[in-house]
Amino acid sequence: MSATPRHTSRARVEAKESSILDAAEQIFARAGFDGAKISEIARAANVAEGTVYLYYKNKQDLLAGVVGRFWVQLTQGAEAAIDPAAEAVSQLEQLGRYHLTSILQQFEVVSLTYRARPQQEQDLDQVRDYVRVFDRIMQRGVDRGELSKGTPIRQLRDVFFGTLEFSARTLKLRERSYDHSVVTNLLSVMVGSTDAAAGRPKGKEPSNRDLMNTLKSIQKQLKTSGDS
Amino acid sequence: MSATPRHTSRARVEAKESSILDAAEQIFARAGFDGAKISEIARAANVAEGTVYLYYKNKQDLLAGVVGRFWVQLTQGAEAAIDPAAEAVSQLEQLGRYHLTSILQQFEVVSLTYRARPQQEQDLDQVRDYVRVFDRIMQRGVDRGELSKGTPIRQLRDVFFGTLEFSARTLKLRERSYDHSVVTNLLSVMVGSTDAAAGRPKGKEPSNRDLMNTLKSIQKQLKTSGDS
DNA sequence: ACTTAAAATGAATGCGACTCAGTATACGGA
DNA sequence: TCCGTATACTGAGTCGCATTCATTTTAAGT
Repeated sequence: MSATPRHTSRARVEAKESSILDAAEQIFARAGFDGAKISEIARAANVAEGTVYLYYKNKQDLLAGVVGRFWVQLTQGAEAAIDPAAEAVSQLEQLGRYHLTSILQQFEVVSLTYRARPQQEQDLDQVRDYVRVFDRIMQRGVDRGELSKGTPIRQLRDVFFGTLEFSARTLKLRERSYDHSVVTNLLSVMVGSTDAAAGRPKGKEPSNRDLMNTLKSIQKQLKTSGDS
Repeated sequence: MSATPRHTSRARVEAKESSILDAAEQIFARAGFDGAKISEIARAANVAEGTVYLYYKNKQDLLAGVVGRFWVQLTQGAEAAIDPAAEAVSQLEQLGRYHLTSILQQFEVVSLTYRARPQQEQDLDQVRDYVRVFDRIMQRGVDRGELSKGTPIRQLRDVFFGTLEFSARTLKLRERSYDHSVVTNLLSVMVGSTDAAAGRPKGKEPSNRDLMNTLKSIQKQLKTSGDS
């Protein structure tokens, strides 16, 4: 990771470190991992080439720094974007919106995440922290009784982030921008599934069935807005 | 792409080409893109270093060859794994099973797909072809009346592959192997729950409150839809 | 067998990540 | 303020590996 200078003021060192990260982020995003030259990054950061290596072991490590910082910021942003007073489903929607917007806007940096994960190595810690935002929302929803006890949080998490990531790729591919229907649709699928995978033992209430029908018809409406 | 030899028999050329691909696949999978040396690949293929460049423009292009072939084979395998007589939902389950098993088994090659997609370049054609297998299943389901007319196929596709991909990553991360419940769960989410087409472990019913919350939030969405 | 165009070869080239011997800077003590 | 020294910084040089290309080998057509 980074060196640990002792005689210089921490602020100064951190300023330099983040100036290197800034330059690296910009150039990685523009040129991709292979296309980015350390010399170029050093120049953009007003630093000699060798200096980069005082802060980062190698190019991979530098990339990990950029990507890690991105996900930390994303986590902070997500937490800020969520209304703590809102219901779980509503919070989910806020998170979904925020997530999709962000990864579309910073698509290049997000893509670099894969490059920062060489081989079967462990996932970046920062990504795991980010994903936990979802878990907390769901857990609180369960604790408050808004979601049923048996909600399979981890599996829904895969549905949530998996779908959003794949949708983002699809949108980029077709050169589309943020489309809120993606989030709404995902939510309706997911919450519609609390019925599927969680809930109670037996005894179907008729009103329950009514609600399901209504839900489905609404879901049907939603699809009109998002297809090509 | 590859050169177009005219004087040699096609079979011979293809044999050499696929021997290069075999070697490349093996070494890329073991060492990763950066770790793989062309010299190593050439040696494993019983070919001189320069020969590789007669068939592939550069290392990236070679990788694209490996990855492209993989997805073509995956498409063939998927088509073989699906019972043409079965119902759509059942076919979906077969595809999901096949997909998850395959990408877990060949996780390294799948990961290389990201490397073969440098920057914002277009997706690999072979991947798009593969994804169409899903579309065909769904379309047939709609045509046969097994699925409702308005089924949002493309969006469900994102849910399907997105979730499976993310789940595969999660499974790898926790060093788990194939888990059929991932597929059944996904299916139940997608089909909208209620009818347990696939026997899921814990079949349960949604609570009124859950559904009410969903409805409320979704209806709210419908009213405000139109922003970006 | 000979001719010749295609295929294959591997030594040579070039680029860019990474190193390290040397220089500059900042801090603490006098 | 000045010195000694620990730390930070520098950039020319090293080295590995992708890519090239002059040369050799192969094989199809005659």
